[in-house]
Amino acid sequence: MDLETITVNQKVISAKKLKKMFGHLDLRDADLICPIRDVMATVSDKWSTLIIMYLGYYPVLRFNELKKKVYGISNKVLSERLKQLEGDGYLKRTMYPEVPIRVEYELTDFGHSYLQRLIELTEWAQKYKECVLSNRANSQRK
Amino acid sequence: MDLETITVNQKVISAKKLKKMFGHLDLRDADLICPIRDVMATVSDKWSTLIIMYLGYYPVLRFNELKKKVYGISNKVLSERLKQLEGDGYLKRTMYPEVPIRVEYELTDFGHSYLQRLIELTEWAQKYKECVLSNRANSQRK
DNA sequence: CAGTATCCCGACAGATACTG
DNA sequence: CAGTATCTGTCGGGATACTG
Repeated sequence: MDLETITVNQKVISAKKLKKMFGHLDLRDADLICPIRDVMATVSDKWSTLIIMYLGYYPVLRFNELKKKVYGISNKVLSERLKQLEGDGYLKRTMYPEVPIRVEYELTDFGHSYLQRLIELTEWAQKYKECVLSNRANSQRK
Repeated sequence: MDLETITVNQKVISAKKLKKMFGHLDLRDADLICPIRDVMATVSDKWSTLIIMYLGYYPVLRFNELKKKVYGISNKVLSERLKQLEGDGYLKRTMYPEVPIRVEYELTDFGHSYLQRLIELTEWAQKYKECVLSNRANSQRK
């Protein structure tokens, strides 16, 4: 299994960062952590992730284009996610009052900022997916 | 709003990375993306995230210690998440057949590897949470 | 074209009680 | 102590039909 080497030092660094972020993690309520959870909730959803990635790939997409790209998503969910993502500032919605109406979606700079984090995470996941899937298979055989 | 500057060049780089990761994203089925989704599904869950962070902070925790730290989690869900995380290789479970029985959980090196990504993401989220929350508040007033 | 409005269903979380 | 077992409710997603 081809793991990046994790040194004792790196573990200490992680612990320190956690401490710095949350103070003492001994807290009874997760309210200190929850704002971050709130932020991530919108954006870590499986459909939102795909929407953001497609908009990172194609700079501008219309509603029905997105619906085709994000294969399997329903009208309702696509509409909901787009509203949330727009509301949180990840993307911009532009409406052209033509007939028939045309609406275009694109990432804001903030959306692009998140996209970069998302890509980092996806690169990590892709690097280790075989590792995880074989672990999983082994553990299920027992 | 205090955003990191996103250059046109960075947007192009993101698009290229996406292209490299997934080939042409025009695919009808998301199967190419789904293995990564599978990987992330276990680990991006709200409870799993907290479990991993607590185990990054406290090197070793027992079942009931975790249950206190991860405030609000039920026996059932904690037990399920621990099994999944162990099965995927993020943490190690050690049982001491004493009376009463003692079981200890700790992150594997792989778990620490993921923890680092998680911390990066959390740092990002913390940096921009005011931004997101004010965006959200503004958009809801309309 | 770009969405709403409904209805329906199943997965999954929470609570509680129990056990090796 | 470290978990199962069970039941129950809800919440969110899918499908479909409709509208400005």
